[in-house]
Amino acid sequence: MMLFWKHGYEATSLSDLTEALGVTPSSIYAAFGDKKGLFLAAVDSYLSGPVTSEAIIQEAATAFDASQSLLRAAALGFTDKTTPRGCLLASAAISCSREATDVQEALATVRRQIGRSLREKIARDVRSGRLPSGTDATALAAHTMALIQGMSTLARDGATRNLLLRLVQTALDCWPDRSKMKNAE
Amino acid sequence: MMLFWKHGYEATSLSDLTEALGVTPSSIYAAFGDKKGLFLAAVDSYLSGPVTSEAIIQEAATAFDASQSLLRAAALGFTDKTTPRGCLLASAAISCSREATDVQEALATVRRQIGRSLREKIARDVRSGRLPSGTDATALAAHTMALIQGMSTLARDGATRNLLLRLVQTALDCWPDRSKMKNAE
DNA sequence: GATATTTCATAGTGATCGCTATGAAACATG
DNA sequence: CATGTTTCATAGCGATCACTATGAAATATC
Repeated sequence: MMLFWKHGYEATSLSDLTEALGVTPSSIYAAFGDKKGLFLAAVDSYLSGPVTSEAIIQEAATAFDASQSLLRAAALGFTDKTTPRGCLLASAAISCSREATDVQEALATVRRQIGRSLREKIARDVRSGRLPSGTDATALAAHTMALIQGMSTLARDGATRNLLLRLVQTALDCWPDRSKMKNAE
Repeated sequence: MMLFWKHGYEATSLSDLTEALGVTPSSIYAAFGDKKGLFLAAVDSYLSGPVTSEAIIQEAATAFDASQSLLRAAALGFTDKTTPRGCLLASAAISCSREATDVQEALATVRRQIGRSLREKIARDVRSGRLPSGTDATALAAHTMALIQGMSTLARDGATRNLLLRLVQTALDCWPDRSKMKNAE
């Protein structure tokens, strides 16, 4: 997972993997079928980490809290000293050859699903009156998702954790009814 | 450039390039030295396009206008039907093997430079009083840069131009002194 | 303890990678 | 027209890619 996280799907070779895992190719192919299977298993492992996006969204009291928690978790997770910088989902298969299109699409599906969940969370708050009725839930969710993807690149480019956290604070000011939100904290 | 834009640096093979250009490897190596040289030339061509980020920033009347123009140009450029989706700078070398680290770093340098220019533009407006004195110019610039990178991924994942433009509008609401800004339009 | 089954390392498959040595055609110079 | 220079396609370089056939060791079954 660390190798895929750092170098991406296609740039991580089987010999890199066998060396890191201390096993031989035959073991990998017996267990995972092919390189793609191992990668998808690594992605599952990544998504089953201590903090999952889906859990953050569902457990947050409000849509604003969900977005805030997602962004803060990203700022912290993307600059963790014990893992590669950035986000595996955001960097492992952004561009790839024609042969790896399905892997690319698999990650895109995960990203879209997170965005959909967040949009639903926001839409619910709009329906319940917690957010102004004119709020563009889709755009607001896309804004958070874009920030997360972008923060991954910034982290890879060397941005500090402090900068990302300040960036998050700036971004949260976009939310409608800011004054009410701030009082709620 | 289109190939690198679509598939990235490492996933674009020399045979892809020779086939697309209608030339043979020897011509490429005579003209550009190696694959990296051709890629950097393609990046130069990309950066010398009709709208350059640097020109947008310098020519904008205010920092807010600069950020707005950058984001709108990104929303339009990343969903242009005549070019690959997303941004070459943001997608061509996000993750790569150890051998391509310098290419990755070259793109990171370009990205950081754009961010620096935008930050300076914002800082100037803060000094001149056009923006509130407490404004975190670095975070605000990083916010715009993260959005651009993230919008590239959203565009690649299938986001429509309309959604990206609404996302931009949402993001622009982050800026301090919003009421004044809106009056200025 | 002998046999059947599974596990996995060794070695190597064809294909493709970035890149280049060679030589023929095209051009410029006298 | 002859000669020297440049241009670039053909063919192939070694290295590495994802992947696998083979066989020995380890385990399970009787």
